[in-house]
Amino acid sequence: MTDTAGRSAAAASDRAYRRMVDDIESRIAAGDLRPGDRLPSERELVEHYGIARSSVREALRVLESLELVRSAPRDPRGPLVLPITSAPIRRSLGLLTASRTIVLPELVQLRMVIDASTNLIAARRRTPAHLVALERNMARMRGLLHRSYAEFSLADLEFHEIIADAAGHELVRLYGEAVREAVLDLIQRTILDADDQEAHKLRSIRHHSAVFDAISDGDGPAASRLARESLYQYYADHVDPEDREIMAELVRECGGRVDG
Amino acid sequence: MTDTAGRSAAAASDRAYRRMVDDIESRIAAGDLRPGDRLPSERELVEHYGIARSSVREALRVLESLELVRSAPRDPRGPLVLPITSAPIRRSLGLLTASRTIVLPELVQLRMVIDASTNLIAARRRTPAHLVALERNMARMRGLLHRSYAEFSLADLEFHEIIADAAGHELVRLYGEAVREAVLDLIQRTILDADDQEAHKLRSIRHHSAVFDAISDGDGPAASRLARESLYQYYADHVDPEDREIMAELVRECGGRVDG
DNA sequence: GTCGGGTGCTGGTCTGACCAGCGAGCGGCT
DNA sequence: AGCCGCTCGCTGGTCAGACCAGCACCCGAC
Repeated sequence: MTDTAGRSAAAASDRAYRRMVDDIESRIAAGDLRPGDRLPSERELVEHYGIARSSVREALRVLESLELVRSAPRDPRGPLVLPITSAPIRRSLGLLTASRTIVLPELVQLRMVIDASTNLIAARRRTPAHLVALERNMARMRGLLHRSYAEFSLADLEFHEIIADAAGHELVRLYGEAVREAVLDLIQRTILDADDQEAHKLRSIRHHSAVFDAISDGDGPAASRLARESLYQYYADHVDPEDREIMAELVRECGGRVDG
Repeated sequence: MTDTAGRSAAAASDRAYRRMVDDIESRIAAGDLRPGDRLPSERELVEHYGIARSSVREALRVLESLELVRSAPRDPRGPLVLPITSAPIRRSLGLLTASRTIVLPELVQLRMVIDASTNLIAARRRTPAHLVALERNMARMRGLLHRSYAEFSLADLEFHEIIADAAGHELVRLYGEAVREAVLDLIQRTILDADDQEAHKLRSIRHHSAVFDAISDGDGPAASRLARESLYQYYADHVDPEDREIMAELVRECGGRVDG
């Protein structure tokens, strides 16, 4: 009886757990299930889908790995439907960089164009509140100048997050987060020279200040150019000539200057 | 006995299946496990990790959803380690667009900068073979002019894939694929007017021809500009004025013109 | 009225079973 | 001796049932 059900289900729609994953996934995509909603408990899902609890659990593990839901032990309300975030994208990207499928020049080049357009858009859309947040972040970074590079980098990332927030551009934000995070990962694993780090920090602070001015003035093109120029300055020495020339072209493309 | 082991394991590293997922994941990231390698069979993994088969299976389902491994029924060689691809990123992005978390203007704006830089890089790196492939694709698209829009779009996508290939930039290729695919999804669901479609097709062909010339000449900036200009032409009418102005700025940023 | 314990729910884990299907090895038949 | 066919053992897929820890509720005792 149950066997027959299992067989035919497998035949009809591949794996048993797949049926449930696909169903939940499409219901989330369709907006039928919204963040904050609750799925039925595992034992209720067993009844609903007519599959065994182990299959339900496999489905839940998959949905969890996609960051679509989260189960909490002993929560009578059932698995929670999560807001869709960049987390799975960042995770995949992290794997790509960790496995050296993606290397520094590619990351930096992509970051040049993404950061640039983020700045461009943020210059149009930023509110006074964003400017305040940026100023506060800059003050914080000045205070962290002599702390660890990791700590400083975190604040650096935050600066860009605020800009991404100001741009109000969800997709660019997600991609930007992922790329910046990956760049940082790679840099921290490869560039360790203490003097370099100090120079990086100082340049970061100067750069952020310039970007702030441009965004504050509503000068998008300038903010965009600054992003490309400074990324060139930071990383040009760490890539081979071929990639360096591409980076230079990306700078020139928007009217920027490459002075080494 | 086994209970104690299970408990302590859970306490030591959260979920039992997590231990296995993290281990396999890091071994793939480290290059310890390479594409084409085989994992031990489920029952061997049970012994190796000291967890129950159900937990092993949960771990395998997660690893499968990340496209890191694939299990085949009745395969005595065990789960296959896959090459790392963009598939999970595209899947996540597809969900973001399907759930309307990401909307057309954002996609198009991101595509403008990604396609542009792809073209820029491809103009430097393309080989004669790429040019041949592009010409062949253009011929095919001319032949598809009066076929379905879906069919035409597929060839359109292929044109960009060839360019991404020529750019030899894996990350840009992945992101570009994901974004272009998502744009197409959205467009096919929203823009249905037959005359529009015909106009789109003709413009696509003209545009591809111009891009081909630029890439063939090695004129990266021109190829980049063309990408932004044509995306503006295609989609400017389908977004609100605010987003249209941002698109216009993205075009002007690289010296392009907005006349449409 | 308050406090205590039972009771029932949750998710997390384990065990043991069965199925279909493939392949290897062994036995019987020619 | 050589070939054919069956059986057995392996695989992954699925299911059923059990136990645990911990939380929350309810009900009864004080």
